[in-house]
Amino acid sequence: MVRLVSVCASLSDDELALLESLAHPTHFASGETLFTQGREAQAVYNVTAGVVRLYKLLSDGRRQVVGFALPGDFLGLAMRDAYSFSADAIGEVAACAFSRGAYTALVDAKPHLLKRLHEFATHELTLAHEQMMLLGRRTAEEKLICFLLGMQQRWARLGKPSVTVPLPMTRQDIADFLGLTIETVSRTFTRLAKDKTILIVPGGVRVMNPDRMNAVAA
Amino acid sequence: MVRLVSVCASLSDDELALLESLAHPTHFASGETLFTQGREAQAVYNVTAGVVRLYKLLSDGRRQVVGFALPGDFLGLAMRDAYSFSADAIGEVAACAFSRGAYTALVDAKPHLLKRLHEFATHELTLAHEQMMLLGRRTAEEKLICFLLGMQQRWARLGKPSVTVPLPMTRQDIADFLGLTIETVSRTFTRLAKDKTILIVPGGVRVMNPDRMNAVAA
DNA sequence: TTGTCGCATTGATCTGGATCAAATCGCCGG
DNA sequence: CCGGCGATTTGATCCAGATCAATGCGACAA
Repeated sequence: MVRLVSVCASLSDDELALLESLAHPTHFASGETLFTQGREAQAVYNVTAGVVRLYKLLSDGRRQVVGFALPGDFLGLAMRDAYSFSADAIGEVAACAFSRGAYTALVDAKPHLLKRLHEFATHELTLAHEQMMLLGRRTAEEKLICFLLGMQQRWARLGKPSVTVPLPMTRQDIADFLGLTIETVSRTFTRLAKDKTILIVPGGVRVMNPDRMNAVAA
Repeated sequence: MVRLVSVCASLSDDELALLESLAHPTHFASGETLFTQGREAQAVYNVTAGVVRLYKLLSDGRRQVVGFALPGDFLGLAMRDAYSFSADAIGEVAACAFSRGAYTALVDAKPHLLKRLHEFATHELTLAHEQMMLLGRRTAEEKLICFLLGMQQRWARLGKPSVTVPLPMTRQDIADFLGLTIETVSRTFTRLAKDKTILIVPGGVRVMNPDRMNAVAA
């Protein structure tokens, strides 16, 4: 099994062994649903490969993507009894599933682990506050640039530093993450490419002018 | 000292006594700053009376209010070393301060408490996701209505159920929370009042048509 | 009572991003 | 190679909410 990078770095070997004994390795095909908003929460997931789209829907179909989970990310922590958002695979995804029972037992037994999970949750909360700033107060161009820089940093922290940012999600996913329409996302990408700020490549974007981008993200 | 309603309900008497021995009761005048974004995090706070505005600023002065803390709420959890947002008092505020050292020691010693804090943090994260949906995908009228219903519920959970929702914050604060301008907030309030959906009263709003409001919030 | 200082409201106009409407591109299957 | 289908780009127009600009309204001090 792939090491649970984000949560388990500080665990002892026996704790890691216990964790792995409780984890159910699972595979999801492209587009497959891990879980659905409102459904009873049965499991917590740790993504080990691929990208997962996390989103909420309004009754009339409006969608807000609340995040993209990359390898190492934990999903379903915020469950009380029902999932508060839906999650589905963007491309092929591998994840470790922990049943609700196993998860709560583990958390009760291992304060170490709980502490790591809590750190993870508070970090997520900080990111959520950043996203509120972005959604409420930034322009379309700023939103796109912050998104690209954020994804670049996340890939970098996973050991994939590159000026080429992979974007496996659709333009619609990006639009729903940034509170824009697909047309505005497309036009803004085109404008940034004309500026030579970025270069649009298949499956992603190459950062050409990081200084300008960092200045805008400020 | 006022009981730490949100976190301590499930603690034993000796744990509560320990907690109270480490808490520094503090008072803040109207408009006074509890802490500032970017500064080294020295303390965690539990609000015991009054309302606190939590916000982030962009270098050019644009502001996003990320929340309003009511009695019982915990502030500063998401600190690693620096506060990720600023907090200041709306009206008079009383809070219990825990020094960073006392806080981390307490958390290490009392898994019970950590578990409660983690539940609190995951609940905050769920609220943050709701707010992303609101900021990214809802109209001005929907934003205002969701805000009013949300505040009503929060006061109700604190034992103050009422059709009159107190709004101690300014219109500007509400605008910066909802990603709107002060003019749009004001106009939308006026329109809802003309509809007889709400009645604007000094220091707050009276909910006149909860059915319509719940339908919009859907 | 009068001035004045922060809010808050209201009005007129403008505009960034939404909406409506076609192309165009890629990719896969036959 | 061709056809079809979903994703993306591009263009024309619209409009919700922003911006600019007064005006109103307490509360409080002189």
